[in-house]
Amino acid sequence: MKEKLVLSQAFDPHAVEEKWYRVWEGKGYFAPNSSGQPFSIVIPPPNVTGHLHMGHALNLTLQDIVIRFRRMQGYRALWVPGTDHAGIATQNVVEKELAKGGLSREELGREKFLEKVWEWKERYHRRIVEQLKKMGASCDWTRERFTMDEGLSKAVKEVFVRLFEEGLIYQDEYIVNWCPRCSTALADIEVEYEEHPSHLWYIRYPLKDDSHLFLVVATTRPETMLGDVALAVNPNDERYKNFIGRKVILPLMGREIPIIADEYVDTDFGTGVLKVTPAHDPHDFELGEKHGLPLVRVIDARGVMTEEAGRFAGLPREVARQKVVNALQEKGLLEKIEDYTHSVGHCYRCGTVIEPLVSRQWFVRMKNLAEEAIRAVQDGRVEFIPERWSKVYFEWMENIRDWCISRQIWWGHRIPVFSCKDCGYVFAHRDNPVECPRCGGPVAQDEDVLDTWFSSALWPFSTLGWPENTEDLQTFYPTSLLVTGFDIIFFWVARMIMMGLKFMGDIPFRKVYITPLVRDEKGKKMSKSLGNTIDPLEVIEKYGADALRFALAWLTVQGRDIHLSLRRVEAARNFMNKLWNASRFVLMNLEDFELLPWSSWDNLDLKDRWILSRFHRVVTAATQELENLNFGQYVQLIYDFVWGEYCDWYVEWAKEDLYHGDEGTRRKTQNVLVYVLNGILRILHPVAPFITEEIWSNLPGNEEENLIITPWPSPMGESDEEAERTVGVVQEIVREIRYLRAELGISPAEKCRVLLNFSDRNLLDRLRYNGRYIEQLAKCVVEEMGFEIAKPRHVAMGRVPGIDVYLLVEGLVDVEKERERLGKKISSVDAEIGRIKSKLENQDFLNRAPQEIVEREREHFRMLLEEKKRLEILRMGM
RNA sequence: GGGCGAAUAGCUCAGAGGGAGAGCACUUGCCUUACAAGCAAGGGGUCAGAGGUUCAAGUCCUCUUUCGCCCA
Repeated sequence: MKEKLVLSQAFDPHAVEEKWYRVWEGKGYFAPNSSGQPFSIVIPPPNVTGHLHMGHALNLTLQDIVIRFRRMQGYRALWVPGTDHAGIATQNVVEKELAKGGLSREELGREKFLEKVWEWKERYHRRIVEQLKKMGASCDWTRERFTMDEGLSKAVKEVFVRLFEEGLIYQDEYIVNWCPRCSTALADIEVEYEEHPSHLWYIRYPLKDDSHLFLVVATTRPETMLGDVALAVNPNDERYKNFIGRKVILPLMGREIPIIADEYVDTDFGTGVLKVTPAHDPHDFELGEKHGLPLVRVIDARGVMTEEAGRFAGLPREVARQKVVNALQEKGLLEKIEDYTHSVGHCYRCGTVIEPLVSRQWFVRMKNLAEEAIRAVQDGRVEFIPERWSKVYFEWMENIRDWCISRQIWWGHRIPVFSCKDCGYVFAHRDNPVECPRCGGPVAQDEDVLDTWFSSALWPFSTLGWPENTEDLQTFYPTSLLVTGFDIIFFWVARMIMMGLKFMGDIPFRKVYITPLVRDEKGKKMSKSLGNTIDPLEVIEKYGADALRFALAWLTVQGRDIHLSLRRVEAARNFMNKLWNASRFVLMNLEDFELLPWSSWDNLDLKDRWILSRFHRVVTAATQELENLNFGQYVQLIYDFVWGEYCDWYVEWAKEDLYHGDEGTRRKTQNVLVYVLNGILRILHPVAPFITEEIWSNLPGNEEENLIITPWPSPMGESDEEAERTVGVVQEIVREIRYLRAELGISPAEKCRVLLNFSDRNLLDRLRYNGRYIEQLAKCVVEEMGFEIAKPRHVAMGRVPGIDVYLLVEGLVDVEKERERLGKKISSVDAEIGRIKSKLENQDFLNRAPQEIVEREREHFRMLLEEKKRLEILRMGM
């Protein structure tokens, strides 16, 4: 027979990826076309100026698997894409770029600067979208959104104004986390803490009424002592009881400050005396409010000492620290310095050390919003997967603090609050009012912009058209699933739930799948500074998008971080190649193919019934795993089936029919091959869309259609346990013969001769006419299969349960080696017998274990005894 | 200080009450007309330690050790 090369010998991902993405998008397959139940996902919007990293790759893969699965199942599946303006991050990037030309944003001015940022946004937006498409993400691009586009801006204003008018947004002078580099306030969760080796400085504060007496305070931030307004001790601390109410002289400044008492003070920390600096420490700020203490600001917004710092004014905070320490030392007021490691807050965007500063900011009252959102998770309306993340959510929500939403930057949604220059009236407004609604005077808008996460919080409904009551909103809200990382449960997930409940009156999504973190193969977090990042685009370049997706999904098991290595991607790539070649084999043998309807498949033989039965089981299991979002198990199932069953056994067996079978047999086997391959492609499509679509397009009958919209298979036949059991025995025999051949060093090219001696008549009946399956895969001729047949003289002997395997050998048998091999088998059977025997002798086991377990063990025991007896006879007969 | 997670083959990881598994790596033999990115065979484990529950424990409970993460 002449073979026709339809596909190239090795799978080349680049040849097909771009092609098929264009076809899918061009034909509008990503839009929710079906009339089935809605199923929707909104993408966690990547930063518009960001680039694709492994976290995105994983996240996109999982979402795409689910959306493609649901689409094939007939759901009206919608995946809404979009990007985030990422206020501080984007502004920082553009500022850095300007700095290269020696320009600052202030020099450029707000308007010009924003023009520049929009230019950047346009350029990088294209890049990130390209990258999402490279992953194969089947998002509906006709619905793409951006957090600062017109519609979403409208939604932001609407939400702000409503919250403002309800009194849920307020402005206050408060201590906030300030990034001196970004020169903006940050929310509490935007600060990242890191352990830093530093010191504890012990400073003496002389008493006013007895300058020979000191109170000693241990501090990690000596420079802030310039702004101290009190010392505090615990009222229960016997050491300091007598000092409460007295005064000390603040060193270097000469100010008198009181000694106050508060239970907050930790008697075990340092000396048990706390210096109180309300302007520069959040806890001190609260203490100050409680005790009516003044604010003395000694550090400004740039991190430079203020006039209040006296002779230290104008020094950067780091320099001031050293100078203050030196000055204290000179005056003999520095008692000692100890090494001390403590955690220091850093800006999550630029890494600069955070300076707690008092300033006027906008806040959202969170308590009531949070209560409703807590209930939504408690009563299961929103489900976290894995479940334990709901604990993290509750923990934070139950201790929630008001959300600082104003940022002193330019890139973002400008706060829609206006104040009248004449009468001072402050109001929120949806448009751009020119005059004061009270007095008609000129108005000015607040200079600040909103926290980026304020707009992200509205994402699930703003992207669907809110505040308009659009068809999309009605159809697809609440969304079905959110797939995101645990690091933004607070930033994003919690806030979406609160805002969704508040403004839609319903949860934003039913399930939240928390993805694992992608680490390197040693378990280290991937980071640029460690240089251990793996760039998904490079991986795609080298191995293909399908391989990357497959590897990521393969490793995704609930509740564990992913350790990604290129070895795993390589294994995935190899699997793609395996599938490719199996398909090639099938296609090469379809020259005279004719599709037969199911009903006419009346001449199925053992191997056909087996593979169909196995396939239907796999479909059922794979469907189940996908429903439960068990991505790793789903992938593993298909991997094992395709490689370990379809390729290793069925395709090999099919060759005989294809090469030597009569027309009917050949046609029947072609049909089974195609049917199962077809099904494999369907259940594999969600994780490996490109290669499956490519192969699919080459299968007969699929010229017009595309796999992406082909229905998900449902098991058509019953499982055939008889066929599965029989093939199981055949496989055992084949493995035993292969083992003997390898042990005896018989060349793979050489056909050997085999006799099978059954000690079980039923087994013999089942296998009697199925010798060819053994012959084909064990490269042998089965000369006889019988019950209690006589053992010829020159044979190597093997045994599988119920069957002696005699392998005829040329010349003499190495008796010693044979005995040794059989001895090995006997001792392993013996060990097993011992284990089961002790079980069966245990009265408690017999009485308490379920009957079927006991019966199974008994049966197993009988079988093992028989095997042992048989093996010993064989050994003695040598 | 509080909480969460992990510990199974040399490496990366599945398995969640009844016969220790996969991929990679390793050893041996094969370019067998789909595939050397492959085929066949093999070696390799006190399932971190201790105690408990159970007829039965990688699997459930407690404690210990080590590692990682989150919060204060």
